[in-house]
Amino acid sequence: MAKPSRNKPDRALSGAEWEVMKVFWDQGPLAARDVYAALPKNVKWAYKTVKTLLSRLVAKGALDYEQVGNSYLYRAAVAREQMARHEVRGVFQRVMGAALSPVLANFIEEADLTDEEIRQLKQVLDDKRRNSAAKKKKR
Amino acid sequence: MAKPSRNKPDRALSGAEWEVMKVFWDQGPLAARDVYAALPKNVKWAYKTVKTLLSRLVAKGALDYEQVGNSYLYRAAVAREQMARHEVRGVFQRVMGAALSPVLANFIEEADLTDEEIRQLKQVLDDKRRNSAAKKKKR
DNA sequence: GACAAAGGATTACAAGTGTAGTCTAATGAG
DNA sequence: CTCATTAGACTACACTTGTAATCCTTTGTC
Repeated sequence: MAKPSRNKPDRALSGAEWEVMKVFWDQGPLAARDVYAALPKNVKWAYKTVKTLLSRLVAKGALDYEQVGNSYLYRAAVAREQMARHEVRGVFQRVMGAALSPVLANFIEEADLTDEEIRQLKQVLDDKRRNSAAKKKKR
Repeated sequence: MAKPSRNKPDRALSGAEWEVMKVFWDQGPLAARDVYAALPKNVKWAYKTVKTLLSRLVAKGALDYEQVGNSYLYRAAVAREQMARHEVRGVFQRVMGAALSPVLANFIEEADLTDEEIRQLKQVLDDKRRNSAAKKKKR
C-alpha cells in the first residue's frame, strides 16, 4: 500500500500545525504549493516552512497524501471537530479544578455565536440539568 | 525590594506548570517541600523536578516568593481564573474557524456543572443573544 | 541528452518543556 | 568547630516547535 493512513493523530497539533490544517479543512486536498498560497495573509512563512509542517503533520497522522505526478496531494486525515474536541479536552484537563463556569462564560463571550447556536447550547445546558437531577449514583 | 513580583505572567503555563500552580491555588503559600508533598498521587516527579518547575514559574512571573528562614515560601502571583481564561483564549484562537458550538457543547458535557452554574451560563447566553440583536459597531 | 527548476528528504538550530542531576552555601547535630 | 543535610542555583539532555536552508532526485526545456 502506498499511503499509510492511521486516521488517529497520535498527539495534539501545535499552533502552526493547526494553521495548516485549517487550510485543508476549508479547501480540501491540496498540493504543498497551494497550501502555501492559501495560508491567511497574516501568516508569513517561507514555502520550506510549510513543507516542514506538512511532513510533520503526515508523521503525526493528521495528514494523508497520495502521489500525483511529481508531487504529493495532501489531504486531511482527521476531522476538524475531532481535533477541536481533543484540544478542548486538553484545556479542560489542564484547568480542571478551577471554577469552570467563569471559564466557560468567557469562552462563550469570545465565541461569535449565532442565535441558533445559542439556542442549541441552552438546550445542552437544559439536558444537563435534567440529568443532574436524576444523577445520584454516577461517579 | 527583595521579592520582585510583576503579577503579569509573560507567557502561558505548560502542563506541568499548571499542575504546580493548582497546588498553590488550592492551598495557598507553600515551601518547595510542601508543594512536593501536596501534588496529586498520579503525579510522580522527583523533588528536584518540582524545584525546577518552581523556578521556572517564578521566572514567568506566575509565582512569587519570600525568604522564610533558610527557604522560600512561594505564593501564586496570578489568579487561577486569569490563567484559565488565558488558556481558553488560546484554544479558542487555535480552533477558530471551526464550528464552535459543537466544541462548546462538548466542553459543557465534560464539565461537572452545578445547577447554579448552569443557570448562570444560560444567563450569559441570554445576555449574548440580547446583545447580538443590538450589536452593529462593537469590535 | 544536459541543465535548470521544482519537489520531497534531510539537516539545522534556538527556545520551550519534561525530567532530573550536580554544585555551593547555609544550618543544625554533636 | 566540623560534618552531614538541605535549600536554592546552575547544568543537563532529549524532545517538540517555529522557522528555515541544503541536498538529492525527478522532470520539463532546448
